Amino acid sequence: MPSGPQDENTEVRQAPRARGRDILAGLNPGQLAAASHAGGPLLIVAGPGSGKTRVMAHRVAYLIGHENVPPWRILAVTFTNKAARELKERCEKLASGSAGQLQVFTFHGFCARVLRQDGEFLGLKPEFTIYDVDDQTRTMKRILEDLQVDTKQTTPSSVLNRISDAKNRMMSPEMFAERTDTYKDEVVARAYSRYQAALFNANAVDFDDLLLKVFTLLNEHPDVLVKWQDRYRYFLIDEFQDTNPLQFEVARLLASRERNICVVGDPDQSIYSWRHADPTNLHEFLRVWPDAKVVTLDQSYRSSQTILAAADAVISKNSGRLEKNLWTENGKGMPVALAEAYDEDEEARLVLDEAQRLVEKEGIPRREIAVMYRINAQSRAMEVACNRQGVPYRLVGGVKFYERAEVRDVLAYLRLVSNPADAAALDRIINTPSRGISERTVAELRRTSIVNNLTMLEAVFASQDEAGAGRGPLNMDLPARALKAVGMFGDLMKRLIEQSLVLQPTELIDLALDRTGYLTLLKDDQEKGEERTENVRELRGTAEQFTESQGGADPRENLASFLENVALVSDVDGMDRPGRRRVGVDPTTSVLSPSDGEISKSDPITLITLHQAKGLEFDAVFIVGMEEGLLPHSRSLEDPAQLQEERRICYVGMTRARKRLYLLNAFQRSFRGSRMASSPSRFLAEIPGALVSRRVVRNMGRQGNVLPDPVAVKHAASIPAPKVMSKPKLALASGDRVRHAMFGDGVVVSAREVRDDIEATVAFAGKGVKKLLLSFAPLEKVSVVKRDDPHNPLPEVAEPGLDGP
DNA sequence: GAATTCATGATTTTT
DNA sequence: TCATGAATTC
Repeated sequence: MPSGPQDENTEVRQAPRARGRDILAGLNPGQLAAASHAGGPLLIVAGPGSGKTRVMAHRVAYLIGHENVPPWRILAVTFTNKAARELKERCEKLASGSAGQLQVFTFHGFCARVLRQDGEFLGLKPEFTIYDVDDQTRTMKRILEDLQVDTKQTTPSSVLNRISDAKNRMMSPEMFAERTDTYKDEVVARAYSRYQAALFNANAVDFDDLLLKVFTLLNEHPDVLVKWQDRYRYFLIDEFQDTNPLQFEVARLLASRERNICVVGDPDQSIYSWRHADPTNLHEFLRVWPDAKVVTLDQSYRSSQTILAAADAVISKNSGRLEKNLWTENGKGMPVALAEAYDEDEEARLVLDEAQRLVEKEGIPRREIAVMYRINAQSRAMEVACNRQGVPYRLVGGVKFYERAEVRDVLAYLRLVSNPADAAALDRIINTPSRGISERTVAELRRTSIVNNLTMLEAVFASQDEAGAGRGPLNMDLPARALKAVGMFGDLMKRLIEQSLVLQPTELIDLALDRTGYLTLLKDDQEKGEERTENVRELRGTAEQFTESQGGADPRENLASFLENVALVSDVDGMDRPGRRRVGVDPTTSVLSPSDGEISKSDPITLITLHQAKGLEFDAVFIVGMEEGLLPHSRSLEDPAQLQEERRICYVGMTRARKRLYLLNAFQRSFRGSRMASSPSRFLAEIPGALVSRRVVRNMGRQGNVLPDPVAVKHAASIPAPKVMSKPKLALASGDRVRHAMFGDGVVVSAREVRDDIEATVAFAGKGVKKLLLSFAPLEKVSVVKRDDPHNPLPEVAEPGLDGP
């Protein structure tokens, strides 16, 4: 959710400034040292729950109240809007009166602001648009097609990834082109150059550009750098382990004169390396500012001793760490509960049963209970179980509000009005709702725009000057019918642009919806029409709120800042706001019916990915899917660096818990349609036995539709697992050739007895190595390899497809 | 030019 | 399993 007006517009309350002594009251020695550090570079290494935000807020208050730093001279940078909001609130409480003028931004938000003001040095007009992934992909797809590249082999997103890499290493297209050695890079180099040209023509920047352009601006325009250095004298950077080299450089440039830079981070919580985050930036910080004061906050105020020790046992297996000695005055608490369920459905039931017990017997409110998982797909089993048992939940993530087609469509109209050069927006809506403008017609418009150096919208307007018979000055090759359709679209846009001078964003949305008949189109959609209409209404509501908060400023400025706000705001930001529907990735199974709003608001449990859980805390945390291949994720298994990151992800999850931590794994799991045996995560084995309690539940087996008998579940550990299926008759040994209905032919690598089943590891030709449970996998023995053959051959590939399912 | 069917491939996602 | 995009058909 957009957070409405930011920062400077907030009303300033008048109150006496707190005195230095009061400001620092209640801090522990480390916190005190960090908060009261007067000036110069400062690195704060802050373990989970060590009061990081508290210290930052106190530090700001101290600078204002004790060092007499004017609040508008302090720039605090966070990664998320939510963190920015929280920090701001905390500061305002501590230093009421002046903290309202404190500058708290996200990295991207700050850069957008700089570019709105000074982007013209780089040829950027102030109403520039911020391209998101969808816009980027559209743009890149066109370019690759244009370059005659096969977009199946070289996907737009793979090229964009390489470009993003380059940008985060501060490489321009020219620099990139100089160092290409592979064919792919040659393609990327050419695409990069065209991509930047396309963005420039559209008066647009992507997320990386926001940072890179500011870097370039400050680097190449000394007067601009000085201006911003004059403006800000003190810098704070939150979640420093998540900064990438580009962000680091921007910060370094800004702080290079006054040297008052304070960064806070925890390298053990660096889980965004795939977004170019570079945890070694902490070392880099010390290299750049060797005289930096280093403060380590190692007292945890969050987790119990046991939870802390368990988390530490896991993270300490990582190499090259900056070791911390986390400790707490909290009690020992309960052991970490490990549990193995039969499958993901039973896993979910276990979680919900225990959650219910926590609510009833231990008085923990549901909103203090979170279920965390590595991948979003895991939420499904949890959702189904919640619905079945009537447990209210909120799902964080899923399909994001601003990524929904209908929301983007409406926004695209606004974007095109605000920035008529915005090619991606035009691309999106020129035929939405369909008005008879074909792909071919769009291509012709594009050709014309390139040849005549026009924006797409200008080409649309110009097309109407093409005389009916024969061709006009632009030599456009379009049938009359297409010209007419394009004309209609042009008229619509003309009208919207004209009205944007007097209409506020909300009214503009109304006008656009009215003129395009968009809502009528949505209503025709039987399945999702209602939901989509609701989303559009919600967007309108957001615009209305925003407009009101702007207090009647110039409509076009409001429009631009509304769009910026929307572009830089993610869904997580609205997470803790009541009333926002974020439940229901799957509308057919979710509790989206009218009652849902009520339940969710009352007291839901939280379903969330481990990544998104960073920065949050709960009384009780359940981490589900503690299995090899999930956590650590299978994609990380070969690369030690990635494996270390998986460990950090696990660590982040574990340290979210205050009182109770549950780690669950399932014996088998459905994944992409097929059931597979799963083995417990290696991370589980790393937790000392003294810290855990274990149980294995094999209660429901496959009869998963029935609600569990609570008594049975309670005593499940002591009840022998019921035989759900007959024991496989097939005895397997390594080397046996087998045939599987789906994977085709393969060779048994190993086979072992697992509880009441046999788990076979089979190498399939072309499909890789799979673990299969014999009771589920329809394996057919094809031939038996001689046991005494020392060089047991890998499968001779038999032609697949002899046996359909 | 739009609707339907088919193939494909699928971590995480602060902005 | 299931959502997304291209190919195919109306």
